[in-house]
Amino acid sequence: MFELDVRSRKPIYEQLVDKLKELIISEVLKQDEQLPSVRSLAQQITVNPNTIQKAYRELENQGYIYSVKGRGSFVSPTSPKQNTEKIMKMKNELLKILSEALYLGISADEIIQLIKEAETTVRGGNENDSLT
Amino acid sequence: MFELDVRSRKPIYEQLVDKLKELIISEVLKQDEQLPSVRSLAQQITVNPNTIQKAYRELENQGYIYSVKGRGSFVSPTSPKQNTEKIMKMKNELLKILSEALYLGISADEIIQLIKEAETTVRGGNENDSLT
Amino acid sequence: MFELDVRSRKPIYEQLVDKLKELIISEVLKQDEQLPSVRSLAQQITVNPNTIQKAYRELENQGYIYSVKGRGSFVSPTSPKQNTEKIMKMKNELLKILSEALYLGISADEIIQLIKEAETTVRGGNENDSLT
Amino acid sequence: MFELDVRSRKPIYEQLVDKLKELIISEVLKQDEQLPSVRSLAQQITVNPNTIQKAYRELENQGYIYSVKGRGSFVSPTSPKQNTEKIMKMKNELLKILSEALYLGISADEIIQLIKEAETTVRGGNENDSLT
DNA sequence: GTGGTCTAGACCACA
DNA sequence: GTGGTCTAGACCACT
Repeated sequence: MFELDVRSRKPIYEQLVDKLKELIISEVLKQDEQLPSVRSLAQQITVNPNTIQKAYRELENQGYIYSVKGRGSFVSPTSPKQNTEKIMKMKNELLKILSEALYLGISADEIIQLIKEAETTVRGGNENDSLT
Repeated sequence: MFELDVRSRKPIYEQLVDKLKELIISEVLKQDEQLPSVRSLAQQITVNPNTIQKAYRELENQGYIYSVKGRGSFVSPTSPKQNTEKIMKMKNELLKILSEALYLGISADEIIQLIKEAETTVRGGNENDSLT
Repeated sequence: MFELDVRSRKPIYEQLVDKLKELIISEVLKQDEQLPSVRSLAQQITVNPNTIQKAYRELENQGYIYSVKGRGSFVSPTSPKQNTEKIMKMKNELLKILSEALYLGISADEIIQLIKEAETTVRGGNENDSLT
Repeated sequence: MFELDVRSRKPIYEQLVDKLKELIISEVLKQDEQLPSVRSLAQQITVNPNTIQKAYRELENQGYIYSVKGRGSFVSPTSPKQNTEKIMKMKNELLKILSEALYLGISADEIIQLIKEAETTVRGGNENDSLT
């Protein structure tokens, strides 16, 4: 479930944060659902509990989860506004990389083609969503 | 001209790399044009010369500039040939980031809009200028 | 183990890169094996840690090792896939240097002899060892 | 005649030394023939006279040419031994790069193929040599 | 403890 | 003047 890349330059706790964010955004982890405990998750993916701790704290700071002393950590009620900040970042990053791509001679049409490819990948995983 | 954020988590030299890349891509810095010397730029933005070197070195590795001992650093000519491998890499990277963007809820239309923005950055400075 | 020539015109960090490359190619350093830490190696061969870093960084750029913050530096797994581009580059480089060699009057037979030598270096440590 | 690559990391004076050595070895410049004067050559290839000076001095040190005050520089009588040192270097370099190539999975046969390619290139330029 | 960034200041090679 | 290497020593982020 949690595939971590220890070789990546991105710190493990950040990878965890990203993974968990994805799960929350995609509502695999639903509102107020309990997250695995620090220790159990640490054991499951063989990672230092401190690292999990750090990831959870980060998620709490960013408002994705909340912790209750003695009970555990839970998914926050989703407030769609939280993502605006992330979307802004992503758009900036996109603009940068799109410029690089165009500079390299990749045409707008080719990029649009890639968007279509990406769409099938992303939508493929939850295509029947609207039917539930 | 070079606004650096020393507080940022992104290292100074990386910020420099990004800034300079932009300038090269947008052709503010033209082919074979000389970049500011390591020392002069260091003084201008009050940063250690080693940091500038590191940025220049990185840009050289990425093929954006070339440096000649005793003469200076210059913008690489864009060689439209040979770049097929680079283009392949870029397409893979694009596919990844486009998926992320779609996943975040950015629509294909929005991305196409961003492509148009990027196009004006890359081509805007030289071609259809006279029509405005 | 690491004999450096501080008087050489070749920079220390480059000598290090070459030495380490050899060790990796000859599989003295095996896949995913941890390299000596920047600081320990620096102390061992009495060279500034920054110089070791530079060497490690270069090796990382060339794909021979990978470094993880807080954990250490490790030998990259040889990924037989994906390397087609690298192989293309190498073939071009080979063609260039082989031409130079022939031009200098080194005969094809002599080069083939060198290939055999190189083969024992690369494969010698593990395979037909038991037959001697 | 003298094609210099200002973008190369190899210093211009070294490129000059190599070029002139080639011309001497291939006897395009014959024994005791006069070399172009520092100034005229500098002008011809638009390079700083100091750089030419340095190249000539280097060639004199290596025994390829000799200079006579007030008259100019001349090609030394060829002593074939001079190249042994260079050939040794080349063989070492070859051994290194051949190991890298094998490590990357390029087979000995493929390299031999490349040798043949290189041979046609090198011999092609002066194939009628033996007939003169 | 690990790698990574940065500074200040020195020295070298090259044009 | 240019780029390039190296040192000594500091601080940060991550495990």
